[in-house]
Amino acid sequence: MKKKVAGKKVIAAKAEVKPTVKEYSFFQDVYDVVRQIPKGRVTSYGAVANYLGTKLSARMVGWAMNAAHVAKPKVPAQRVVNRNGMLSGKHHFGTPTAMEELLKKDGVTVKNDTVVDFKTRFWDPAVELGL
DNA sequence: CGTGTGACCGGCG
DNA sequence: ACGCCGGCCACAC
Repeated sequence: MKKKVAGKKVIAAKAEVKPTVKEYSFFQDVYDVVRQIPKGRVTSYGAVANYLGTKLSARMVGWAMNAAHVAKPKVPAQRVVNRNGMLSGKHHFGTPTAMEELLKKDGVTVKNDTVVDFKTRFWDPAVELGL
């Protein structure tokens, strides 16, 4: 029973519990989605953006990820790659191999900075979460 | 309040 | 097949 959301953020409903302050941010939404990514799965910025309703602006998802490093609880940013399955954001990790290592721990094989079987491991929030 | 930037995506030459 | 270009949204200065 998938609800027809007017291209709005479903999870936002949870975060929107407290609209009093601007505690809720686009970043929070991104973090929530990313945190829901199952282990061993990966998704793309565009997919998250699409789920949030801003598919045309996948950039800001990446921007949000930038702050994800200091976000709490820890956000598995390593599970978010570009639509090519390439670890475009690996350079933003502490070490150039940190992202690969984390993915490897998740059981994801990374070859040449690219997720192997990315298509198979792809996890679309808009589908999995039922948009 | 205006400008710049960003871990992207899709289209076009 | 490859490279360049624009768009779009939110946040920081």
